[in-house]
Amino acid sequence: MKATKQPQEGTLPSSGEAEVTIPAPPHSPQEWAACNYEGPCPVREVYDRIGDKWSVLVMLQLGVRPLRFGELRRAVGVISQRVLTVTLRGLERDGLVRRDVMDTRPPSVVYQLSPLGLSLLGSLRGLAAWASENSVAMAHARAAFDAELGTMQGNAV
Amino acid sequence: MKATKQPQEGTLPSSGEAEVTIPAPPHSPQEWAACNYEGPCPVREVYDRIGDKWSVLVMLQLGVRPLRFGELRRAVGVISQRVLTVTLRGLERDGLVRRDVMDTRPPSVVYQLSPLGLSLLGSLRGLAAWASENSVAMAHARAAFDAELGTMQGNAV
DNA sequence: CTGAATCCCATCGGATACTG
DNA sequence: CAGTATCCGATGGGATTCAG
Repeated sequence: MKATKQPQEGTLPSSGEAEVTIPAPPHSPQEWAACNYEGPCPVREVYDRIGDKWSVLVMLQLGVRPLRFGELRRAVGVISQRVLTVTLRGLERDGLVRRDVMDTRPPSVVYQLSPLGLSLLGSLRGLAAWASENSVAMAHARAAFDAELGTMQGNAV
Repeated sequence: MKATKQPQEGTLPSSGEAEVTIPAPPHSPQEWAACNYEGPCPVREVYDRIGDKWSVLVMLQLGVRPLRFGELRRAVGVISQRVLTVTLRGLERDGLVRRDVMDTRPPSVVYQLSPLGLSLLGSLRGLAAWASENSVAMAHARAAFDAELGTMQGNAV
């Protein structure tokens, strides 16, 4: 993702008026929510890594089965080979993907999820499932929002 | 371009050992993995929306409790008000966040997750939990990768 | 086939200043 | 306090070309 300077500035407000009780999440309640840059935030860090345009899609594909470079490229949709290479390097660097070079002629390279990558796959599939189920709802909300905004402008202008 | 289904690449896993059996995911196996741009891919669409630098962090914070603009801004870390506004507009547009204007003086605005947003919260927390548990492992892998790459260059150059 | 190297532009997001 | 309006640098990522 983009660069992130980290000037320090904390002071969590914690004003009152809360009312929505949250079902106790795993681990500490606001553990992952504590991203006040009083220290590095793991969520922020991880998200900066896999929050790019392709990483998640690539991992989902590799979650189906190991794939070679070309296969992966076709499977993931429309992606330039440069960007796919960069994405895979990043995932490999972070230990999420394993890269196995087959010394054949011509050379072929097989990518697959590492154990660490596999441990993340569940959450990614959770996201994917939600997306499949709710993309329509989102599109609907968006259309409604834009429509109302359109009428408002139409009236106001 | 058509599917270019995997025409049984005979040269796939000569290394054996790949074979990661996938636990049957919800819905169809590759439903969400079918992003070959033969039609729109919901995962891609959703991800394009919340895959920016702040949306997920904002939603996680709002998942803890409703927050006012300023509170949210401090809670999420270091974010310009412009970007926070844009992010919130996007989330609101997509129906993930609700914006309630309190007609006080000075005006105050409370943001909270909509039902749709709440339905996504679980998956986001899954990601967050994974991040909390594995950010160290990722950092470690990264360090190892860079180290090895360093030695290689040191030798080769 | 895999992938490194360039070029190049759209955009994302940060800083700053100004309204209600 | 919440939000809008500019300005602008950094970056992501696509197209293309070259190489092992």
